[in-house]
Amino acid sequence: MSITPDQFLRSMADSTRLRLLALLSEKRELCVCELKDALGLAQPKVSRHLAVLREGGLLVGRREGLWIYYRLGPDMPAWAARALAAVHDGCHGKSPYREDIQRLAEVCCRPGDACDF
Amino acid sequence: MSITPDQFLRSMADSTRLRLLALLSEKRELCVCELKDALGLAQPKVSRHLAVLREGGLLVGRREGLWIYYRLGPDMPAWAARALAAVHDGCHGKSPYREDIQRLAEVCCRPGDACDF
DNA sequence: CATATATATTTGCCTAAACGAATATATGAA
DNA sequence: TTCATATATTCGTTTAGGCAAATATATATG
Repeated sequence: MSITPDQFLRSMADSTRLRLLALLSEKRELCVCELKDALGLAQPKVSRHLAVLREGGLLVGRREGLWIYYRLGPDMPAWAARALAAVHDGCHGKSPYREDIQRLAEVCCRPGDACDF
Repeated sequence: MSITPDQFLRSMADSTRLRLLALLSEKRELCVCELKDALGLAQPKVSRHLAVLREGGLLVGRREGLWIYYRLGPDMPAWAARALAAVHDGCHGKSPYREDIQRLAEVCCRPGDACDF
């Protein structure tokens, strides 16, 4: 069975998880270290919230060497993807989501990151 | 200021409140006694959850005599209305939302209700 | 006024869930 | 094997929030 609206909303209804989802709604794929640096939060805290989203089917992780890359769950039902996109619109340009995106641009913790300083 | 995505999701992330929103997404306007009968829950419980939704701007109430009619908040930001509609799609036809709608049809507690038994 | 009905709020309790800190696991390199 | 790095999980505590029961408020009617 797929996720229920109830489970879906419970998974999203946390400020840290919302910030994670907002980042992953913009960037397709990010590793844990990028997410933690962008949010400025402790790694265990980020990992635990990622686990909640993963267990709810909102995210999937893909390991590549030491890094684990997260992206939005590809098997989300259409209604859930639409709800997520609508909420993401609601986040756009506002605090703290805007600052998270800015900090993300300054992060370099994996090979592909552009890092000039 | 308008509601934040965080507040919005927190307001929705409860199974009783989701059932209330699902009913009001279909019926435009319902009074508390109809809602409580449709859900089969105690009146104070329904009123408290309605208050949470009202304070979050997701619902507004309109008094008419003894009855208070609730409907979806007309001043909801567009993104919130779209998110709500998407979630409502996710509820459609499923339990317990389907049964709530069925029970609602059998309720008669206000003048306008069609009640033949 | 008194009573009845519809709705709202308060109170005390209890559980779910978030937290920080510590620890564990997994991978890669020396 | 040992060390370093990235990520995950466990543990004990605390807080947020739901619940049932009781009470309060508001409106209509007699």
